[in-house]
Amino acid sequence: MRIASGRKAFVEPLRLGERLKEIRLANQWTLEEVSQRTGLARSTLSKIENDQISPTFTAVQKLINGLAIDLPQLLSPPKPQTQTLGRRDLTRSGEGQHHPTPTYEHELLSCQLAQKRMIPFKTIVRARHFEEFSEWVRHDGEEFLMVLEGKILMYTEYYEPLPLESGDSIYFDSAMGHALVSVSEEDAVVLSVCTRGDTV
Amino acid sequence: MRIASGRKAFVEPLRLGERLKEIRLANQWTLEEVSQRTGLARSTLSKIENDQISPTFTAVQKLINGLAIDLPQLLSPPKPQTQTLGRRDLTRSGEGQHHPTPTYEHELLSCQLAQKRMIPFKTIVRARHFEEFSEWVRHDGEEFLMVLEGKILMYTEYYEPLPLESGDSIYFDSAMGHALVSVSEEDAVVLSVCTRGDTV
DNA sequence: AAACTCGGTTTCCGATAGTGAACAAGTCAT
DNA sequence: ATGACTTGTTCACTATCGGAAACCGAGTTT
Repeated sequence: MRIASGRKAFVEPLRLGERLKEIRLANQWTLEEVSQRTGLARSTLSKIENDQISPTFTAVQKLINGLAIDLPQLLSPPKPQTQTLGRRDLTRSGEGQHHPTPTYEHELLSCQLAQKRMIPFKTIVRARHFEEFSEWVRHDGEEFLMVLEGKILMYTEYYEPLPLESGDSIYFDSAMGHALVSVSEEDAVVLSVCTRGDTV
Repeated sequence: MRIASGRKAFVEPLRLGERLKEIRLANQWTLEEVSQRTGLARSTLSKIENDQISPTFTAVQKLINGLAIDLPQLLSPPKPQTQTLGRRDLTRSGEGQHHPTPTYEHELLSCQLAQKRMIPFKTIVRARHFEEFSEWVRHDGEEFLMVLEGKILMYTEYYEPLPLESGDSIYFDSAMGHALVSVSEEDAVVLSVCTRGDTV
């Protein structure tokens, strides 16, 4: 047993063979037909279906091409279109997950809900001078931001510094470098909501 | 037996290595860090990124687990890096587009920016009793909501009414029927951010 | 400038995925 | 029944994937 140094990274089952067989049978295809369509050998297909081997990614591509299915379809195991309807995740004021840094103190909101498309968090802006940032903050996706308390100066990569105060809001492409500094007596507080950077 | 000549099954590119590298660099991870997270060897990662090998599906799983990304994100092809970089849309307090109704008074924020993935708006909750709503409010997608001023009672289709006050926030599936009423002296004010209901 | 670090690539080799051929188990037709 | 055909599994072999370690700049440090 080779040790993979510390970290776990367990590979759960995710029985893709089973799923593949389902699809094949649902379409009343034989292994031979699937072989024709995908270019993979009958034997290989058999082994994949019985979870005897873990297919190469190119093999997976041949499968999704040849069978005209898409990944989600191949992965969604028992087809649970049940939907996570009616989920919700409450965060009382101040009770989010705190992540302090020298310049910002982030408080992640609604962090119990795993699969979500937006990431909301509240930030106390500790920074007082632009120079405190070693480099731009940037991340894929879009960001909406509203100042809840105090006044800030928003520095961005492409624009002049922009003064914002309580109630002002801004929507921007968060791949553009940005950085906030407080300019009021007290530290400013802002609410941000970011998109997850995936699906375009 | 339809197609009898699919033998070749052209292996189209779908440069996953490239995409993976993008993701890694975007997060400023080194190969070593990714190795720790995924349990894959540095060398293996390097080869995958340079399209020297086609990773096993288990390897792909380790990647998506370890990096907390999902398949679509990994596959979404060459990334539209062009992007409308550096867009932004400022809304000064109170200067959004107002849409009054008997129960709510919505103020759309950042409405100059057309193509965006989130819709932020501020709402003054005029309703005082649940009975004022003829039916549930519901819409595709997800919604994040934070109470800015006052106290409200949030009625939902599947849960007990939930009292929320200034600073509290909640994230929920907005397909679940919902309705807000003010229970404080003054009308309550809430900030909402919805996802656009398209991309699943 | 040698000595060290750090991030990435390349090398070598054991482990395993993918293939064609052989095999076992039906099914069908005579 | 017997032989011809089909379908899925197993075998033997080769191609290639995955990992440890060596290797290579590019900085830093001494």
